[in-house]
Amino acid sequence: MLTHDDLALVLAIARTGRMKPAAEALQAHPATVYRRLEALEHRLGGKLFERIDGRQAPTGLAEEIVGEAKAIAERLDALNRAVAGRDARLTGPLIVTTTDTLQALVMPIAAAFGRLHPRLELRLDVSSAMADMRRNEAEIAIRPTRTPPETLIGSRLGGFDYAIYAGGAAAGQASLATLVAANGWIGLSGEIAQTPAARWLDVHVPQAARIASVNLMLGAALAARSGAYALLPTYLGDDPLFGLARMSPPVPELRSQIWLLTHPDLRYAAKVRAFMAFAGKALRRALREDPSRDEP
Amino acid sequence: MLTHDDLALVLAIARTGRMKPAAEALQAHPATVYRRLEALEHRLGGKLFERIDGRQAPTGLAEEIVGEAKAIAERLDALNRAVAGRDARLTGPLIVTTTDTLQALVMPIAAAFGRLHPRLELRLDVSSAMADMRRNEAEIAIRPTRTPPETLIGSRLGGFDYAIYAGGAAAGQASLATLVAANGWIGLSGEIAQTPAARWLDVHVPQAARIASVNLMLGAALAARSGAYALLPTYLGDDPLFGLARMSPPVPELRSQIWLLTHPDLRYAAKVRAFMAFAGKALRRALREDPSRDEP
DNA sequence: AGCATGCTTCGCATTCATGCGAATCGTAAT
DNA sequence: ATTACGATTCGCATGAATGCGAAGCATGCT
Repeated sequence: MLTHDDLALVLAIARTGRMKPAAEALQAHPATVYRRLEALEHRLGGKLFERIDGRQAPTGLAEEIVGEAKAIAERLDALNRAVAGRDARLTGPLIVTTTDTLQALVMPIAAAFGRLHPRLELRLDVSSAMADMRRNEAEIAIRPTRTPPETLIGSRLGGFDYAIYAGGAAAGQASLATLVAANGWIGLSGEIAQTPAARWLDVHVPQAARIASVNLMLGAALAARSGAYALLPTYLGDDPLFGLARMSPPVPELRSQIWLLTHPDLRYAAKVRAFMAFAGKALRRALREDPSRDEP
Repeated sequence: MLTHDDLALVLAIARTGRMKPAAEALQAHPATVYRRLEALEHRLGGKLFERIDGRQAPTGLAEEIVGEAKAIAERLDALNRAVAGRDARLTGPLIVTTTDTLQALVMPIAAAFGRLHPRLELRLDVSSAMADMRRNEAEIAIRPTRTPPETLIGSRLGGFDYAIYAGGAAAGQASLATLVAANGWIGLSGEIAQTPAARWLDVHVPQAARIASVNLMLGAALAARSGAYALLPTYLGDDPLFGLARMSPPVPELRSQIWLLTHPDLRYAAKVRAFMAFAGKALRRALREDPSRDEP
């Protein structure tokens, strides 16, 4: 009755709650998803989802299926990693996920690596939220974080701080109190609203002092160019590209690390090994040469 | 890399060991199986099966996949039963498995049931080996056995014995020794070679006394018509259709039962409930009316 | 009320995987 | 050797599922 790919269908709809994103997850056209769901519901003799204010809400029957489908999908993902972990080829896709802020740093290194291995389809996935590596959405992550998830392994590339920056006419350092009193801050919203940096802002800079919020750190740096204050990672704020000036010393409690990470299952995959070695070395050097870096 | 239906592909080949049967299990053309396997091996970058004296032997990589695929298939089968168990419809396929010997008994009852529920696609699967009900190859089994598997539930329809029969000129009872001395026995081979009845023959009737072996009990009954001796279930041997005569009293140690069985998960499925109730009642009556039956 | 946005359905053209049968190959048996 | 049988590969035609875009619906917003 239920085949293997029916599970994928139900799971995609349940996970996204809407048909269009489910179609994207399945790499199919929305119309196809509608038709497949209709056919499946007809075969099972009952509805699987009901439309409740714009979302596809699973019925009892669907919930039962989704529960199993999740467990099965996890096993399949793990199997896929095990298989990929044995892959000795340097061909095919390799997905590296990183943040917008590290893009500038990573891009040239990735490009050099790509030139070295032309049969590799290197894909850079820039997103604020960490791609779900248990679901094999990426093989490698380059992330600023204090504590990487224990499910991943890798190495620290270097440390960095957060400091307050401003561009345009502003220059020189001042006390935090003075800076905060000055209206004209950039806040953080969206997916980066839950980061330690955003929480620090919540504590120290009142809402009233903010002129705008951005959902990308890079946006905060760009916004700072017009004179506003922004809390930025030093590797970003010190980038000459933006022409910003540090208005404060580093905030000690926000000190963090940049990590190069992968899933343990993928450790011995040729692609992953090659990239980790190459990018690890190059990024470490780049971060050491970076004047903003102040590790011993 | 590996999708859900790749699992089904690899599993089917591993289970059957040959491509043609695997294709049948997948309900596809052999050429399709070859092509799909080739495509998958290319994607994974390694061979999955090697041809060793006519069988497809899994490589290390394939073994890893097969292990997981089996576990996943079990979960999928269980889920399918759970879903089928909720099905309140009296439509679609209902597969009943039984032995060749019970065919004559079951067929008219199944036909009556089918007439009652014309939207049901009743399928009778006659085979000596019990269909694997954990793999959902059948919903209902009607089987002669002393001890049904504990994984199944159901009810006893009645008891029966085995006795020695002969047709044609032969008639009247004689001592076992006399019967055995008479050359001209029918042996049991193939899938029914491991039944208690076959083992009894092995002990009591020497190979030299056998003129033929059959792989269906029904074949033994038919063969007996030409004067040979055959050990048959009483409900079969006493059937006037064959015109056989009992040559011995029942063999006590071969006394057995006829069971009507299903998987616990399917207990509440409308189709299963309906059939179990209908066929249970009808078969019980048929077996009670059967003159060969000698229960209190 | 009117507009706009996103969801859903439908008809039609296309395409990719499949089925089919023939040809080829390998293996085992006589 | 010869034959026969099954496994495997190939080319071609078919068709079922898909993609696409338009049309038809809801729903919320101004």
